[in-house]
Amino acid sequence: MAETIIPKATAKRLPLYYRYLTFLANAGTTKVSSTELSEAVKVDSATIRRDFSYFGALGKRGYGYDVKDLITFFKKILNQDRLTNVALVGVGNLGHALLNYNFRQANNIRISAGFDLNPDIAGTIQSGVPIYPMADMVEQLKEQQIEIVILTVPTDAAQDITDGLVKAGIKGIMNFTPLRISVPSYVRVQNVDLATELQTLIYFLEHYGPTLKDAEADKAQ
Amino acid sequence: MAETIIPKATAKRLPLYYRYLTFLANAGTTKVSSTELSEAVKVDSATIRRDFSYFGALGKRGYGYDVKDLITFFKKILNQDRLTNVALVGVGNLGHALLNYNFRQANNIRISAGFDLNPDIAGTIQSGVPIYPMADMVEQLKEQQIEIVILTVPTDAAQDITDGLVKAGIKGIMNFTPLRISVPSYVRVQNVDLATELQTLIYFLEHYGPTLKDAEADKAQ
DNA sequence: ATTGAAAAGCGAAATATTGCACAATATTGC
DNA sequence: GCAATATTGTGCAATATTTCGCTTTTCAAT
Repeated sequence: MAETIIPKATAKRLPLYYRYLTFLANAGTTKVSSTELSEAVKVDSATIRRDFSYFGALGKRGYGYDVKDLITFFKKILNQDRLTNVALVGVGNLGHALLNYNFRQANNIRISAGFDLNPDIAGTIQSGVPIYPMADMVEQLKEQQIEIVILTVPTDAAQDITDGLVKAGIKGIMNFTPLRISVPSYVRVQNVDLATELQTLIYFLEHYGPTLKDAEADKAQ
Repeated sequence: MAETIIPKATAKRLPLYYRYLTFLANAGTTKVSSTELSEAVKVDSATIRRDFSYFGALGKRGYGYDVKDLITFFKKILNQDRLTNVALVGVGNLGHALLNYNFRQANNIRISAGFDLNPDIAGTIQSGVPIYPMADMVEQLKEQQIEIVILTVPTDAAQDITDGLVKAGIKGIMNFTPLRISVPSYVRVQNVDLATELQTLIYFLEHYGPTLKDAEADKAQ
């Protein structure tokens, strides 16, 4: 909040940079240039330099960036230095998959509670995560002070459940339903719409040629 | 290809519009205004009008848009008038969830083949979809003339498998691995990076206030 | 030390996208 | 048929983002 405001487009790339940097560190690499980074994450090198520059001078001219320094810096910025608990609302097919998706290892994020209507699941522990009945959702979220949820419920139920989440004091929702849910201004929604994404891919295939940038990359090979 | 090129940002919203329009049609609604649409899909009404206008004058001033007309039009544009077959490469947790995700109903997209290394799965039928061993991938993709795949394999294997996909003549990849895979220019990649998405949400929560737009929407309530 | 090469940082231009504001036009009710 | 109302389509300004191109700095090798 205190820092100068970072463009959204930049913010979206930060986790990507962070992941690749940790990969480099694990491989024993100590320095990296914007050009190398660019090839790995497929973002123009000038964009990377600009992105980093919003945070001040992190690199050394003529040398590059120190991997460890960058990691230390981004770890803090991205809240990776402390565990973030999130809840999973709706433990169906996709929900189950997300329980097994290792957010924790790479990102210090843990799904610490799940909620589902299904009485066969509610009350059990799935992939190490306790699943509570939907009726207890608001209460449990408040008690566990969870501020972020992953919403993987049937579309029909999405808005009602969202209203409950808002009552429970949730601040952020990762919305896997195709419904664009309504929330008050202080709640942030990140939509992940799988069918739309696939449709968009198909549309691009049919209506756009190869990108110029890629065409150049091609030539270079 | 023939039409004037549509901005990417617009293209990404088309499936969203299409879905809501089919919802309206099912509910028996025959006309819709950009303002109504705007509230449902949370996109500014002027943006919606501009988006539609790229395709020519689809609405009537003082009246709005005819739902059926729009659907007919977008159905064609979005290739929803014919079934699109895609393959699923990597039938793990997430892969299984996607097999059960109903792309078909809403989008006329069918997962018609799956591939996996695991001999327990290869050769079986999962959720109605035949799963082939990885070794047969290139051959099967060619034979079935599949041009689009969903990639849900372990990160380590992603680039190697991608190279195989390219050999098989694939045109589009929906990439669920966190690796930014390298492909030739004529192959389009759509990245869906769940951990990154969640990280971004957390970053926004920590570093940005409520959006102005939302704040206004709030007032209006 | 000196020089050459590498690479960050950044002003500024280019490009992309959004949203305002209003004229143009259709519909509806009288 | 006319007035009142609704709502599109779009010029234009505002905003956001990317990219170029150059200056500055640093490192490494001689």
